[in-house]
Amino acid sequence: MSATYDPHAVEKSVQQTWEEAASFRASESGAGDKFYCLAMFPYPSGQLHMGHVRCYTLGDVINRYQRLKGRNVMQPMGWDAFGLPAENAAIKNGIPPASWTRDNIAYMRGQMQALGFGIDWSREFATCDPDYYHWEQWFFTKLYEKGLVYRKSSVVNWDPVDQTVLANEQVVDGRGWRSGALVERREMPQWFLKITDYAEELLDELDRLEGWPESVKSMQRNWIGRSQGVDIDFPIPDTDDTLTVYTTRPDTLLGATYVAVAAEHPLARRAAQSSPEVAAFVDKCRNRKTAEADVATVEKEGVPTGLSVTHPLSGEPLPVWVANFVLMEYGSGAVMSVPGHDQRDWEFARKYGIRIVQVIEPADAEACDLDAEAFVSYGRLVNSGSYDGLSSAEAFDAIAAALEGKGLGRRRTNYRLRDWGVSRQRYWGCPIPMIHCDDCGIVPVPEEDLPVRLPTDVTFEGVRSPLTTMESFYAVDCPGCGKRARRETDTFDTFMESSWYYARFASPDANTPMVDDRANYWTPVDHYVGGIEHAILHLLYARFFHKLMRDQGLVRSDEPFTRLLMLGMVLMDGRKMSKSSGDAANPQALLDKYGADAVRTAMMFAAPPDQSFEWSEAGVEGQARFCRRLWNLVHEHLAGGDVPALDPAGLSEAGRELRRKTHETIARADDDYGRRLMFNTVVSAVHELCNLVGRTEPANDQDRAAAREALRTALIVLSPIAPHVTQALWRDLGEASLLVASRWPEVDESALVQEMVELVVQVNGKVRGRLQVAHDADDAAVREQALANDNVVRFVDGKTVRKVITVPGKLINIVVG
RNA sequence: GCCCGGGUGGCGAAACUGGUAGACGCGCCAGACUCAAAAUCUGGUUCUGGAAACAGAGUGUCGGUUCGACUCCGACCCCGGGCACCA
Repeated sequence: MSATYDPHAVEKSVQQTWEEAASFRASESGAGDKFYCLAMFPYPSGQLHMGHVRCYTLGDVINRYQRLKGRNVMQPMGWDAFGLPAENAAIKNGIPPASWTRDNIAYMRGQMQALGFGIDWSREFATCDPDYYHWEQWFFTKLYEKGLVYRKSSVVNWDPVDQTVLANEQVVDGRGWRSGALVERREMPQWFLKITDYAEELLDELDRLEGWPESVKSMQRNWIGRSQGVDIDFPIPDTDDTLTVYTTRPDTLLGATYVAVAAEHPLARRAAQSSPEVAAFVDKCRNRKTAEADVATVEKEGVPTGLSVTHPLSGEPLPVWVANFVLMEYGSGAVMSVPGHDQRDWEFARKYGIRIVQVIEPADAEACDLDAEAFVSYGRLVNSGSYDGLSSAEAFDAIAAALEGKGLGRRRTNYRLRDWGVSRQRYWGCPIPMIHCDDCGIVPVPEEDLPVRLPTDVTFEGVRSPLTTMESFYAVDCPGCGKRARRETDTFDTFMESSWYYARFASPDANTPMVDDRANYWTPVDHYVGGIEHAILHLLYARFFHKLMRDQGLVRSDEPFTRLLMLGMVLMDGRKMSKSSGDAANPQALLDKYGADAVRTAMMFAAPPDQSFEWSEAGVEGQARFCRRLWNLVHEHLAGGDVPALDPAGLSEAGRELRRKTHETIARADDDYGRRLMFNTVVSAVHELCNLVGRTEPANDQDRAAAREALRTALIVLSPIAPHVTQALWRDLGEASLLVASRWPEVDESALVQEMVELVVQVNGKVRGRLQVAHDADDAAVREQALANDNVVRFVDGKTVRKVITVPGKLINIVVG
């Protein structure tokens, strides 16, 4: 290898070496415990952005570290290829989504290869491959047979001009992004998966996911949202019907002064027929996004319907309001309102002059002023007849029992989690394998007719899915009766594809349904790496799918991801990096200028993985400089000739110091890679080690042997992060084996022993001096030495020593007063 | 609005279990090399005062616990992620 460092030549040659040695081809028969290392596959948006570079470098660092630790590692890569952007590109530029996607994949694959990721490319697939979505369709029909799939009406954003359904993202300020038309809420029949059947298991198993960050588990817990409450029936006068609401606070039932229903609720519709005001309000509610954030931040408004219901305990009539903060898709679409003890109800009641009744008083000294705000804590019941004096908890049971006795209530465990709507009125997705027959109703596509292939020779006329007008696609014979029937033209939510791809990587060519037994060797994924933005939806759906596959007998484990690393966002100009970020976000220019090792090292060095940070190019120059320095350091060392076998007894003091640093670095980096997942400090540690090698002038041949050991260590330790330059220098040091096939070095504990340690002396918690003491010096001697220190004397003199606190090996704090 | 994070020099950060705040790097300043520049090397670099020794202040804000707080507790401010059709 040449004397000057040429990153591009080095990287090309080393990548070829890996290719020839098939270094990253994974096999079930490999030596060592299996380790499935997976980074969330990308959407093929066109080119990699810095967020991708971060994610896949982190994944590759884990991959290469685990190899050094002797694991049989599999790191695959694929493409989450269905989705909106391809369709938008097609509409905008007339390029068919399939070819646009294929081109993007080819380009991005090349970029990943240039970055030197140790991926087993033989397992690659894209979710738009019929070989992949075939099994998704097969699985859906199995779930249908099991009763886990159903059809129900649900609300979508409707663009009345383009006559199409919009994603939340495509609604800007209440208007369609393309047409500018005011978006309407519209109900449509859609396919749903019964994720709520698994709510309890999805929640309870979180407690066993020890390798997941607490924050993510907490987000999932809150999302699933288990609560204990009561369904309460409010009889509707002059009918046999009741209006059912769910509440977690039945103790406040006697404080209910009205009930509120959603604009889509049957009672609201009934009222709208006779009241123009109600009709106008219901109509106004149609121009609202479906996103919860919009609903939660909207100004709370409502109108009385003129209807009333009967309070189930007091028998008094309660007015029914239509309110914009009640959602039809949550529970029954109706809530009871207790303005005295719920802040939202309090504000609504204040605004519209509705009665506010106190039924809970504080059980302790807590402040309670219903003229200022609602009292939302638990307490003791008042103004509640026979329930007065009970605690909230006692009243919960007593009132629930009373309602149950009257047949007007039932205790129920409720989940906030809603069933998963998987229908999308779009073209570029996996066709839903269902057929609508006038006579037979819903008929799943028979197994032998799968896959239902998505036609790729399509032209977009306007923005609607071409499938809806493509007779060759939708016109089919009913598999049941043979009569003409209509194929479903909706496609799946793309979260369907990303919910089981990790299992498919284990057996990418399986055509026994879905996956084969190799999935039981590789799954669960040992370490899953991806962006924090996926903390809830993707991970929850994938966990759900894993349990569905388990119950189908396809996998044996309960959870798909053993350990989880959630990456912070890479920001550009303070904003989330996206497909629309400009050139600054494009790693290609950096790659061309500095090479992969500098880009990878700079990315790892910039911040710990879980932290969001603003990307800037500045750090890359510095790490390119470091790669060069490392190169020169090794070559200067080699110019000194061969070194003898290391014998620690022959080291100078500086040599011993270097050797201590070497073994400290091994221990520290091992912990940082394996436990802490702090790769930025690994880079720092290698910098420090190399700085010391450069500063240490060898006094003898043994010192040179220590320098050799330090350099070998630096190369192994850095190799997961900067795999090319370290491999090239490894060979220059005369090592015949590849670094990727090497083993993590052992720490020599005897090298860590330090005879003298520095001790900090504090007076009243402030540093006033430093001592050099023997590492095994006893407390009394250290204390005496500390009190004799000149600067310490200045602060202690004339005062009484009240206390002396010693932290062995660290500090001594003298408390004076 | 709700749930989950974050806030430390000019900048990215480190300080892991309550024990030296600012490791490592970027930038900047000075010096060496050079006709010169780039590159490279050496030294300095939290702020204030001081030639220095050293002193005072300092981890978003305010308060608390402690011999000792970036770290624990309470209240608040600001920024980011998610909120079910972006992926």
